[in-house]
Formats: sequence, structure tokens, C-alpha cells
Amino acid sequence: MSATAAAQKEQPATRFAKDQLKAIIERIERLEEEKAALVADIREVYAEAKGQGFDTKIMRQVVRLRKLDRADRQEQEAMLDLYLGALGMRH
Amino acid sequence: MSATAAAQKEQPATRFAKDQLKAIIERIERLEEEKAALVADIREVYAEAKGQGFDTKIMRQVVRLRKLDRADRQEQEAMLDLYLGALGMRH
Amino acid sequence: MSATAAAQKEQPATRFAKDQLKAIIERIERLEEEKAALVADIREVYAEAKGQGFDTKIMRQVVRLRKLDRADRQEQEAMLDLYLGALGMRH
Amino acid sequence: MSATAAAQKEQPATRFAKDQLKAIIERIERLEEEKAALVADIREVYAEAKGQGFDTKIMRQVVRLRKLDRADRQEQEAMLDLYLGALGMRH
DNA sequence: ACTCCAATACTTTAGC
DNA sequence: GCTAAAGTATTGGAGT
Repeated sequence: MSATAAAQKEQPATRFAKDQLKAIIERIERLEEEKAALVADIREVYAEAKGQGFDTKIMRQVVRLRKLDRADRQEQEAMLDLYLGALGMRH
Repeated sequence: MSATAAAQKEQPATRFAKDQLKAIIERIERLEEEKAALVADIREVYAEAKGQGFDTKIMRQVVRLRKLDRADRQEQEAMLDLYLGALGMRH
Repeated sequence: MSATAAAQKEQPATRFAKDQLKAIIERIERLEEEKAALVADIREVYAEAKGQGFDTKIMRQVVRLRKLDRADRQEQEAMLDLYLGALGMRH
Repeated sequence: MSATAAAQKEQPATRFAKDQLKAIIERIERLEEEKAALVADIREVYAEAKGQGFDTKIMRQVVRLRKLDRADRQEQEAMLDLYLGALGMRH
């Protein structure tokens, strides 16, 4: 069998993998699209707020800070878990 | 009126702005949450694919290239429209 | 003048740039070396501590958390600056 | 002895461990600081080079490649030593 | 020792 | 055009 023919008539396993890959890629692209839409929404909200006289720079900082606080709280919990675990305790 | 009293009994306009700002910030945070969920979903899809033997690095490149292609195509269409428009034609 | 000769006897400006680039690259490499040495030192300190019965996982978490706290404090200050700036005040 | 008193008057061994841990953590943090300073230095060198018209992206590639070369050379030397050692020779 | 996961550093893109 | 945020890739650490 020639190389060209081989390329035309792939192994079932390879074909399956190809289809599977295609499906996965398309699924990712759909998710990326949804994400892009959300990013656009967020941008729009900021723009509207700016139009109403709010300072977007400060707003972004506030959002960032509140997010950081949440992360910090989670870290503290993780720390507690770690300590309790080290002491042989579970909660 | 003392400064303290002023702080306790704000101007209606200020109060309104404050509530409005709060609403906007919370709306942004909700959108950010949804976005974070999507990012997590995408990461999970990649992780699954990796578990099935696919190379995620290459997959990411594929996704990026296809995105570029779409952008190019859109640009070309926009260019075509521009030219057709300049010639008084529509399609 | 042949191309080969030109390559051997470059323009002063080009030569200068080349020497300068060499110096910069070497400087970066020295800094990178120092950095690698520090990373090795840190790893060694953790290893020693482990040998004395300390839990490195917890230690790393502690270091991370303290770093996060510092970052948080800086963010708060930045926030304050931003607010004061927005109110036309400086400190 | 109540639990509270126990907490106030710890075992010598525990106290010692605590002080020791504190010392280790602080030592690590100092090393991390130095490391962060070096990272900042490196970034600054790149920034300066960029200001003088050098392409930082290419510079980074150069640094990376040279690092790889050094690693390769070390590997080859190690291999040579191994072979020579197997033949009962030293160099 | 080797694989998996986490973190850091680099790159690119978006906002101002 | 520059600064800052997001995404991506590489490195280092933990667990088996």
C-alpha cells in the first residue's frame, strides 16, 4: 500500500482520535466564545459606569481588592486545614 | 452641622450614587464569577484531553491559530465590503 | 570590498553595539547565576528544616500566606492613595 | 494544670522548636527578598537594553539558548567522565 | 525515580 | 505608546 493510500485510509484508531480531537477543539471554542461574550459584558458595564461619572480606575481597584480578600480568606482556611491535619485532626 | 453628622446623614445624591456603585460592582463580580467558571471548564476540558493522550500545548496552538484565521477572514470580508461600498456596490 | 571583508571589518557603530550587547548578556547571566544560587539556598534551608522534623509543606504555606498579607497591605495602601487622589488630596 | 496554663507555660522543647521555626521562616523570607531583588535587577537590565534599541525578545532567546548549551556541555562532560571511569581512566 | 500538580516568569493583549 | 492584566509555558516541589 502506498503512503498516499495509507493517508487516505487511516487506521480506525487514528480516525477515531481525529474525530475526538475535533469534537474537543470545537467544545473549547464554544466555551471561549461564551467567555469572550462575558468579557465584552464586563467592559460594557465599566463603560456605562464611566458614562455615569464613576471612576473606572477606582472601580477596577475595588473589584481587585475584594477578590484579593476572598483569596486571602480561602488561604487562611487552607492553612487551618493544614494545621488541623498536621495535628491529626479533621473537621 | 458637624462633619460627623454630615457623614451620618449624607446627601440624597451621594447615597444614590453609593447604592448605584454597589450594584454595579456586584454585577461586575457576578460576571467575573461566570467568567472564572468558564475558565475552569476550559481547563478541565484540556485536562481530560491530556488524560486521553492528547498534547495540550499543541491543542492550544491549534485553537489560537483557528482564532487568528477567523479574525483574518473577518478582516478580509470587511475589506471587501469597504471596496464594494467605495464602488457603490453592496453584496 | 567583498562581503566577507565587510563582515570582518564592521562599521564602528555595529561593532560597538555588538560589544555592548555582549556585555549586557553577560551581566544578565551573572544575575541569573546569583538567582539560581539563592533558589538553591532556599531549597537547602527547607531541606535542613525537614531534617529537624519540621513539615515543609506547612512552612511553605506559612511563607506564602505571609507574603500574601504583605501584598494585601500594599494593595490597601494603593487603594487609599487612589481614593485620596480622587478627592484631590495628597499625603 | 489547666489547658490555658499549659498554653501559657509551654514545654521547653516546644518553645525551642517555635523559636527555631521562626528563625528559619525569617531566613527564608530574607532569601526570597534577595531573589525578588535580583529578578527586579534583571528586568531592569532588559528594560535599559530595550531603551538602547535592543530587541529584548531576541535577547531572552539568546540567554535561554546559551543556558541550554552550558547544560549540554556539562552533560557531555559528565558522559565523558563516565566512559573514562568505566575504562579505569581519569582526566 | 517519575509523574502530577502548583507556582513563577514570560508573552501578549487590552485599556488609558 | 505605555502601563497593567490575562493567558501561556516552563520550572520546581510533592506524592507514589
